[in-house]
Amino acid sequence: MGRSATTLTDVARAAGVSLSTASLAFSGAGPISAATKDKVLAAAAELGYRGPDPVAASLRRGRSGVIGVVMGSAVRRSFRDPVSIQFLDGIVTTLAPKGYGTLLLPASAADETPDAMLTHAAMDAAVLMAGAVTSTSTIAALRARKLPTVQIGGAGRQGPAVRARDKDGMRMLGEHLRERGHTRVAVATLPWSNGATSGPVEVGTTRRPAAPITARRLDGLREAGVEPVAMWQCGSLVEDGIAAGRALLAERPTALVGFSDLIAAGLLLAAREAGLRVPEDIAVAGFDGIDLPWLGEDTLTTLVQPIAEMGRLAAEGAISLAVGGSPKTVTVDVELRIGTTT
Amino acid sequence: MGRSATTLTDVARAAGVSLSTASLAFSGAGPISAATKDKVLAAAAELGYRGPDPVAASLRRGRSGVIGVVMGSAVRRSFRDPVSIQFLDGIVTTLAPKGYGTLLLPASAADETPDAMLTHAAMDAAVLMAGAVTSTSTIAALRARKLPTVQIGGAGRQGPAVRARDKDGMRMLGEHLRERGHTRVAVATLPWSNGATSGPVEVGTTRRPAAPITARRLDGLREAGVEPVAMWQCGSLVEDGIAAGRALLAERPTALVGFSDLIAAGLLLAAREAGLRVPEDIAVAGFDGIDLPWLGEDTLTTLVQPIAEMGRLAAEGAISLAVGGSPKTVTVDVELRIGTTT
DNA sequence: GCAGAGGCTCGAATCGATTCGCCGACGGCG
DNA sequence: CGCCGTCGGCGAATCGATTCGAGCCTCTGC
Repeated sequence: MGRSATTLTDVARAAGVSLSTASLAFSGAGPISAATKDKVLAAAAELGYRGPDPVAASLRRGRSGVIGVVMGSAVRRSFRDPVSIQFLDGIVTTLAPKGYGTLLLPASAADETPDAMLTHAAMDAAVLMAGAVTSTSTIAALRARKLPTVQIGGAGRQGPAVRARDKDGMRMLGEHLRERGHTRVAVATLPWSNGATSGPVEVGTTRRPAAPITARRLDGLREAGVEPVAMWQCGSLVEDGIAAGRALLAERPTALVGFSDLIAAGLLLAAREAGLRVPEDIAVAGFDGIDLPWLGEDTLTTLVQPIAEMGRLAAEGAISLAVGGSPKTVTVDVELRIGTTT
Repeated sequence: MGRSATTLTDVARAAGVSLSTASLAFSGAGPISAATKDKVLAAAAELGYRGPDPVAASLRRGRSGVIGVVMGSAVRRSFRDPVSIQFLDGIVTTLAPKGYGTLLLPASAADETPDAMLTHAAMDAAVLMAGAVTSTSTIAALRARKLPTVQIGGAGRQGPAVRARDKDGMRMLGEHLRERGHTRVAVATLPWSNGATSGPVEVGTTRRPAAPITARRLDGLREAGVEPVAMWQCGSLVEDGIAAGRALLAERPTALVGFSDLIAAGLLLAAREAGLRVPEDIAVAGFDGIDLPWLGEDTLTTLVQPIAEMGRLAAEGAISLAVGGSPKTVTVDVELRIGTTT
């Protein structure tokens, strides 16, 4: 707060009351007569007092009122991902009215030393966005600080988490596709492991992805009896989806499934590009339920996650942690929204 | 930070050194022998000390190391606007490595009382995103705190700002369109005033928009001798752009200009929907230079703002303010990128 | 008129570190 | 052998508020 010349002590002196009384006038946490309060406030205005120093108050109170939000490892990528952004939105809009601040923290990349902020910023608790969980150095840094955290999209193995029943969702989608008679389903998955590069994934193997999200969603499809005829792993980007689509179409699938809506949108564009009619020639489905107003006439068949709601739940969990509570892991349902693409 | 049983005092005692020496071992800001330092660090590890309390350190240092970022009034809208997000991205990625934290603050809506965070959070300086500037209560709250701020996209009238030469850019675009022989240009502008609703704007009037961004961009077009045959004001959303496009096409323009790329994308979709070939039947141009990988074959003619760079400049300005400097307003060039749509 | 009961105010301790000036000891040099 | 410079460690003040128990003053009720 820099050169703040005037402190509460000055105000108290000017108002002719004690420091403690002046404090009460601002915090309102105690009995104080209206007259005295006005006197203090007037003196404060007179002196141009900025209000109680938040840092000093935090020190005394033992809580900073700040919740950290650790974005995915690749900061730039997180900022391009509408799902992360909507999580963030849900978090901020929940925290702000409750008087909590949101501190944005980039997760350190794979094994770099974590940013100073991660280790040195004042926070009462933190929310870990799915993508960030993979960076071991980030987790280690947080644990070293003994900072309570809630994961969003994570497994909830090491503490409270907010997660969606994505396996169930994918099973529903798989069943939907089978009902529609699709047997040749090609899938553009999320990366199989942290830091994997885009490209084909061998099918017919029973290997499970190392990345939990990818694994769960794939499991869901398989539970529905859908065994992909081709797979391609890629990031949640339209570009990657287009590339995946071009590659996957070589296998002549009758349905394309993207593990995110952005990917699915890319698949759809690739299908259109190939001159295929959707859904007559090929079906396309995604995951997330984000707004894609630019798809034109089509609305994507997708599994809708209550994204903002998950952000809200994570924020509430973090607040609970901040005040010493121990929130439980929350699991939310995803809903199959059938659009015009299947 | 809550139950932190162990403090630096405990560590010092355990290590058999004084408090001041223990502090030096962590901060490194003073002469200390390697042996002593190791001894302290070992004692700290032994006790499970989390490191110096950031809040206490901030209080003593007089700086919190946190920069606030005030997002546009309509939080949800800001989070959907890729430009805001990329500003934020540029800001975060600049601040983090320099050891500054980014505190996300939703601006209060029009005339509501500002969120507690705005007035009570610990910050050394703040960045005001363009959209947030309009909310008077937000500005008032910040001013009352005497918090130094840098505006992004603002006028820079009341302090340092980072701005783009958008008028010049629009002039270049106007000239480009005239060179291509366009005389009937319809424009989908940003809102003319804070809180304006979407809809037609009367042309032929000399009225200037109250919103500075809208005004500057329109001025630019006019300087190039482009007088719109029709105008529609709307938010920076694809949906709004589509609606604007449908309405504007009634005037049979030969070119459509959107004041943001999202709007322009909507215009393009509306044009396609109307069966018009782009650019043969109608030209489309935007503003911002964001990635729109889903436009298919087309690449939008647009004015590229160096968005991340502007975020970086704003962040550096904020840091300068935080340490007591007085950064100047920075103005960056926009570049006309000619795509396939004109 | 007095005792009791509230309602306000005030003192003082405390939150956990940073930092500056001072001092002791040790080593080099005359 | 003694003096001075220097390096490293120590004490104490300080950052700016919050908060609780103690005390005072006034009002009420008998």
